[in-house]
Amino acid sequence: MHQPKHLKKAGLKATLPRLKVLSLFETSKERHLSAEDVYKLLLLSGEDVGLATVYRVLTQFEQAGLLMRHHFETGKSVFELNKGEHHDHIVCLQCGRVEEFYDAGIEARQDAIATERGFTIHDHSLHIYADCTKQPCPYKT
Amino acid sequence: MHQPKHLKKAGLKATLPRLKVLSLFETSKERHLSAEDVYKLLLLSGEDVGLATVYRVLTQFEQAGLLMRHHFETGKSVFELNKGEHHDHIVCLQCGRVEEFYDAGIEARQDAIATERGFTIHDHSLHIYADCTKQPCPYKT
DNA sequence: TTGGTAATGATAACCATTCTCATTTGTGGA
DNA sequence: TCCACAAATGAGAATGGTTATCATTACCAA
Repeated sequence: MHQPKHLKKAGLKATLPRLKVLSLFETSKERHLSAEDVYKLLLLSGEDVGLATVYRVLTQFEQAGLLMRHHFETGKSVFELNKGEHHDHIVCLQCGRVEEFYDAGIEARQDAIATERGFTIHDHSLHIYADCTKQPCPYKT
Repeated sequence: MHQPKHLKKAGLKATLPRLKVLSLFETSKERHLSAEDVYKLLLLSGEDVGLATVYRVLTQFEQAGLLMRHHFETGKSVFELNKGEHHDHIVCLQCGRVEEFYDAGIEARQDAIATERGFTIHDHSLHIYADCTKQPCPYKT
């Protein structure tokens, strides 16, 4: 449990709710969690954290660079631990499962396109929405 | 004014609100409009259309293939006329201006990535968020 | 330990969007 | 052309995710 250092380094007090949220992301099987996911998982494991605090902490972690926020078409923000290495996402429309990928060619083309047009890239998001074909979809709605 | 045919072809009654909304997209200087944009523009031009109707009509037009819906990080859906040809977007973080681009290489890589992983692509969204560098930003917030 | 600032939690407020339902409108058939 | 009826509309309530408010509580440096 060396998390307090991570928080200190990010300029955040090492409070209980923050430690719990960070720990959840580090131990959860599912990398991608919404605010409500985090809230419910904490309640399930007996931790008593307010929903408002969950939202605040997630936003703070995003600003501190500990988490990354994604806007999928599901209508809610999804967060994941920031591994430092950029990647894009492919989202299953049947079960909401998220896979990650990285393609150097796509990255390079984006930089070229922005530069050609006189823009300085801050960020980008590439989401592929698709259906699983090989694997039967586990959570078919 | 041959719009009624477009609506009929799409299986939609040629009602006044629908004609007004379609006409707005065909004449507006700004291709990309949110539901609220549409609502306010109609009010300004003296047309009396309910907000709920605007939302309904936009969704119907999207399903009929007349409009395309985009989810930018602004938190609200944005619509544009469907020109038939796919393209992606680069969004200026200073003024919210949207430019369109298409890159065959990026498209091809996406198809390949999805296929490799056993997915069938439904759709994708690629948004580049950036700052104008050359052109001074006209609407600097 | 303690003071003071920052964080928390319950709840209200917010905003985009959707739903409800009584009223109005478009349209195909008489 | 007129009529009848299903479909569409509009006003406002309801919803869902997220943020703001504010009194209470918890961290932490001295």
